[in-house]
Amino acid sequence: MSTEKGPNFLEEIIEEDVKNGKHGGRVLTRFPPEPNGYLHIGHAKSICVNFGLAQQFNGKTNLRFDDTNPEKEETEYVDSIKADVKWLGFEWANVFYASDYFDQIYDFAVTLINKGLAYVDDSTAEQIAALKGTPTEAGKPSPFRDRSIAENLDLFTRMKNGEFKDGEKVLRAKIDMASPNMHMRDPIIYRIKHAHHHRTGDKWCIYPMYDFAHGQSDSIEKITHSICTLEFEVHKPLYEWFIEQLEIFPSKQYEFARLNLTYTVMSKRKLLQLVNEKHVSGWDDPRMPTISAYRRRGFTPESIRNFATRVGVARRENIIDVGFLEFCVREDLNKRANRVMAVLDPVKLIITNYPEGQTEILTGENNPEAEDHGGTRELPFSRELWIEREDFMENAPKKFFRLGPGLSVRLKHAYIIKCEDFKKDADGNITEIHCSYIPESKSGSDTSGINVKGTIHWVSVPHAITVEVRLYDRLFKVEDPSSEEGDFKEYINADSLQVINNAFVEPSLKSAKPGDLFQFIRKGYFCPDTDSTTDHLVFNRTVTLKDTWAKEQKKD
RNA sequence: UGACCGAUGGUGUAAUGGUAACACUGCAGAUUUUGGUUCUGCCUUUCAAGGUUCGAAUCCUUGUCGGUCAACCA
Repeated sequence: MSTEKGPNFLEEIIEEDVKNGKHGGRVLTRFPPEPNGYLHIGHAKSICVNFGLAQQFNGKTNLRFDDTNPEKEETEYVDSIKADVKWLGFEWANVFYASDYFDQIYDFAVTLINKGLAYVDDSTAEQIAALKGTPTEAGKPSPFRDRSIAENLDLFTRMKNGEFKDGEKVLRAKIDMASPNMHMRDPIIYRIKHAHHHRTGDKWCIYPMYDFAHGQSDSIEKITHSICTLEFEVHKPLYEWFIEQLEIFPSKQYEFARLNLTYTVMSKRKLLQLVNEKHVSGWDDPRMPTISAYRRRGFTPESIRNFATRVGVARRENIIDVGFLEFCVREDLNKRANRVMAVLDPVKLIITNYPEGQTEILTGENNPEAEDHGGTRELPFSRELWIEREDFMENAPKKFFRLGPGLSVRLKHAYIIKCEDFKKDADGNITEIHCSYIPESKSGSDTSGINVKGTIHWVSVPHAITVEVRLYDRLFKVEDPSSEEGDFKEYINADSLQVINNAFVEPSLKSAKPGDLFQFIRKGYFCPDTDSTTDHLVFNRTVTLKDTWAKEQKKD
């Protein structure tokens, strides 16, 4: 049986359209973010869907900024969105802005008025809401619904000319106040906003609503497949109504279920709250589900693209286990991250039979998983080493393959050692571990004939570099914070960030810089943070290694 | 007490009227100078009831459950 998955429903639709020669077989999609925040992993999926589908069918994709609400939008966001899309590895055919089309959209509105299909309403927001009815109750017509075309034309022109204050008038499409679809009950299509727009400046004081800008922009660009998330499904009849009445290019809208991830929140509003209320350090705090945060945390674009592809596209609600994202990043990093040694919780180990003051240079393979094993690096070794505190137990259980009185382990890339003694302070904390080493057991030229179960990592005390390490855990304590009782912020995980100020890493890391990817052997994948300076390196833990030992211990 | 959409293992996604499969997770084992990786095996699935059919996850009916919709947001 084939391991290939069948096509998803969007691929089926497009394949059918191409086969039937619709639009001459042309495929043009678009990714249409509003520049009012940073992109998150849900957008990454949407980007992969839109750009990916176009690539599959020899089509193209536009990046279009849906900038019809000047009060919320900023150039800063435009720049970050472009950077994120590029980082993910996609190239847009064109960058457009809904604001590029304000003149055309204005003309569309005039066309509608001339056809008797739009009117200026002087009602307040409250009055309009009151007459709108409810999902189970029909709405009632506005007293301004039957204004003459001439009057509407005059009023709309004056709206445009700035003769009215914000909220004083709106332009509404004249459709059906009794429609079971609330969006068809004479939707507002233009509102007055005397606001500065990040691109059009003060040229306009009226701005089209989403429903009168998005589909129109699609149509102007001759988008063939306008793909969005499920919550826009109820807008579709309106989308089509405008295209029909305006007799413009028939773009078609298709919807898929948005991505949800466990242990995080995905709405821009909630993410903004986390930033504003300082629960995180910013949009790119490595605990955030934003693309910029994942980048900073050491995720690769390949792993995110792979993730987006593998979760699939469908129309049912879903919540993906964040463990699956972690699997995707580990899978990629396993092949490309160089292995290095870092001790995060150090305790001193002294090799009693190793000459004082002696240093020897050992060779370490960089990545056993890479094609050429990633080359090698030099590792200084000496009498005093830092090892992980958890790699020693005074009373070791039988399956503990590490150090303890009388136990032997191999020091990675170095020698086999045997624990002879240890020292404790008054509180019972281990302060020093004394071992002897076996000179014939040197890695690569071992003639000792001794086999040990465990291998541990280490850093030579005189050669160690002191660094800061930031360990991240899930931002929330519950799988789906949004579906819990009360405020989602009550479920924030207080221990989502653990900072280690005095970790030791091997000297080869001296010139590490943001963008480099490492595996700290036995500890996880790490990358230099953008806060790093030449004197002070800061590492982010991208993701832990799979840890079956920790799991085993939890069981007991 | 509306309209629309959806329902396949723990989580996702396939199977397009013809043997319910793939990945992740979980469990067991092998390999391993990372308790990593790799490899092997195992567990677990069609919301319910009717109907159509030689045959239904798929089509029809009804029900149940879930989602979306009442911003001058997108």
